[in-house]
Amino acid sequence: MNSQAIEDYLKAIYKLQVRDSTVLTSVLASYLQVSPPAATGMMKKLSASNLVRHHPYQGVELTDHGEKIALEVIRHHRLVELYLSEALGVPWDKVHDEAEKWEHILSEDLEDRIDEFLGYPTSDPHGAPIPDRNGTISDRDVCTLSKLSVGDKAVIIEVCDEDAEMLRYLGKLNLYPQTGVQVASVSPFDELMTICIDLDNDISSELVLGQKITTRILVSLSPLDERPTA
Amino acid sequence: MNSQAIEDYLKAIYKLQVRDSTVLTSVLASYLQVSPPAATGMMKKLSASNLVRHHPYQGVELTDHGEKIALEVIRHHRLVELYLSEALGVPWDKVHDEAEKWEHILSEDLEDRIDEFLGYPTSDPHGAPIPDRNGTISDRDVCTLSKLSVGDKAVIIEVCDEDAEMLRYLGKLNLYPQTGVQVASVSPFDELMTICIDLDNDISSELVLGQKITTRILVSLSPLDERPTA
DNA sequence: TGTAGAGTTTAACCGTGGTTAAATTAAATG
DNA sequence: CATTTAATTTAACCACGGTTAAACTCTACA
Repeated sequence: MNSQAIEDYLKAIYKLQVRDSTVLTSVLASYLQVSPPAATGMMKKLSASNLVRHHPYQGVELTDHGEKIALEVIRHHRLVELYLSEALGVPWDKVHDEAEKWEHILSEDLEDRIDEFLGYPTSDPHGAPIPDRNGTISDRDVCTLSKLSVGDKAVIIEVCDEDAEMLRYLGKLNLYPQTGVQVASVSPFDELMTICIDLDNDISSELVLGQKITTRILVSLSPLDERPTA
Repeated sequence: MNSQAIEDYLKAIYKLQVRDSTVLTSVLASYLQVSPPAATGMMKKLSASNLVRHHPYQGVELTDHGEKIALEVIRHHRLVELYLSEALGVPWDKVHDEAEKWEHILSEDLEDRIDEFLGYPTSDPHGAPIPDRNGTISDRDVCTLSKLSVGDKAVIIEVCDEDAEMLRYLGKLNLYPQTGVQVASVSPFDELMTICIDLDNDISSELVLGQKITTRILVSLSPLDERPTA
């Protein structure tokens, strides 16, 4: 069995790889809040186990085997998040921290029971996709809210789950996955965005959001609005 | 926070103290499947933290502080066992091993939610008492099934939860907590006991049990039968 | 009461995953 | 193209929780 530390590293590399296909050890170290030598040491270890390819001084990338394990951990994490939310009413700003612990000890048997209880869900409470048992994640056509222009209509697909304070704030604003939004205005320096949100398909309310938030919300452009988003 | 290892030691000492008020390190070591020096080393550490009193060469006993922590872990363990059984349908021979992992990572918040979900239960699926939030365990008037004599009527209160194979066997025999039993006969050398069990208050079935089982089942003598059990 | 033997503790060591300080490498700049 | 500089890796070390081998206690028995 892989240690909790190994699982944490693989998961971190997977998440960082989404942006840059090769991950610098310093980026990894700062993401995991450990010193750079700790990350280097672990990369040598994971490399010896064929879980990553380590190009000294250039970064690391997951092997297929490493990615498979990362996806299993992520599947555990997101299933647990949704389970805690649905079955025990844990608020969405707290499920992440709990899931960080549970993901490492969830047995296959319990994973299956939870999956069945939840009706084989495909996304967690923050809208993040849950990989299936084989590690497959369904494709999604999304971009960050910050990339939209005035007039664009979209639906919130996912919000970042790692910042509890932001989640509480988003909750207050009713910015949950599946919420429809329309961009009302964007300030000249691209820092502030005013949006209208659909509540109950009827009532509309206006909000002003900063980049810190608009870059952490993933949306899907509503069909009629679709066009290049360069 | 206490490490998982520390919690495991404290819980083990608590359980072994039930029999002998002072626990030899060798007994502790064999219970936890570690070498005697490992147990000695941990006792020095726990002793320095005031969680146990270590009398070199004579054994250890929990301090009040150590006992409190042990009871918290045991509360976690038993709540989780019952939760897995009730909420996710995990069979009673498997809940123990899962709970061994969960007991160490259960947050206070989740503990409360599970407690509420279960309706503030007082015993786990094997009949073991669940300590309350203060670590108090309700008193019970029990003895092992092996101590009963011919004709005695009793109710099964608790079965040992640590041997999955035995639990599967007991399940097949319908020997669950709350089941009523009556001793039909005891073999001359006190090795085998024949009992009748009440199924649905009506149908009665006869079973022969060896000491390995009768010493691991705790019963409460039915009121009308009560008498000294010397 | 001296001593043998069982049981406990100490000593020396290992693997894991972390740290800081020093050395090395890559890359950018004059 | 040499050199500076920033980033990465190596080196040396630490705490934790485990191991085996050796030393030490207690106890019981001759």
